[in-house]
Amino acid sequence: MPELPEVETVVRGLQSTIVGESIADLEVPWEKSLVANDPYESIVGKLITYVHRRAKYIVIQFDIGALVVHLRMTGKLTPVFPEKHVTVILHFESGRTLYFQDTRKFGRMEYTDNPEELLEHIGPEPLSDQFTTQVFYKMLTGKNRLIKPLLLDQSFLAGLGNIYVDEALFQAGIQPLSIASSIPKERSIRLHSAIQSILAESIKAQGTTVLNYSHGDNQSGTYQAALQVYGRKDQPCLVCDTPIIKIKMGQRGTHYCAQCQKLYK
DNA sequence: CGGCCATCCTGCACGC
DNA sequence: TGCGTGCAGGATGGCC
Repeated sequence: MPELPEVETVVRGLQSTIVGESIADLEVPWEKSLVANDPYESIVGKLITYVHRRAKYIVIQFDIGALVVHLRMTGKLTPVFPEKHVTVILHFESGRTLYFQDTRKFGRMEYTDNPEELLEHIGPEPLSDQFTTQVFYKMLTGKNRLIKPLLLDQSFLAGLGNIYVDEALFQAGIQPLSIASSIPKERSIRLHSAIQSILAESIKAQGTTVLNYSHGDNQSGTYQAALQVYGRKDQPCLVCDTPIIKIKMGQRGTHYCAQCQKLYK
């Protein structure tokens, strides 16, 4: 499941492979994966000028307009022909090809003239200079919401998904069922620090590989080796040996150590 | 406002 | 072996 570090890894790969390419042709084997008023007219003939990431979105910027891509759970962008589940194909003038492969077909590519407008509802980037401990504490105060769903809310904070939220809350010693506004300042600083260090470390490791997720050309990230609670149901906590608990919050599997993580109500 | 549920999809791990 | 069931989940939209 690509979260911020996995998407960042994909974007870095694309920056060195598709910038400067022009789109010669387009195929859409799965219509719902490409959102555009007139796909062929919007995309074919465009030049890719740069690629960047915003939250979990990949923005493929054209000379005019952009393709905004969300991989959701199983989406991949690959130059290598995948046998199955190809949803969109971009053919370049160079003769090379980029395949959007997406097993569960939740991922989307959307053409837009104005990508900033499309993404304006997204919250701050957790690795930006603007996201300070002070700013984060202010964001939490007054939020009468459970901390886990709040951190998953992309309009609150960009880029975190189910895995890294569980990891960050463990590292900060906060139970996922805690109320955001009840978290003391000292703990919010730990949470801020946990979010930043986990994301930075995972980017260094080129992300986490779980289930069938891989990026680029069949490579895999290695951050899964560093996971402390995610996927460790009933296994001993790495700090205190208490078995890790797994509950459901919303529809998300949620892992935590009831001993190490404090509940703020 | 906030929490919960269904929706979209397929593959895989179960139990019988 | 094979079939049915449940689970995995990001974002959105509807409901209470």
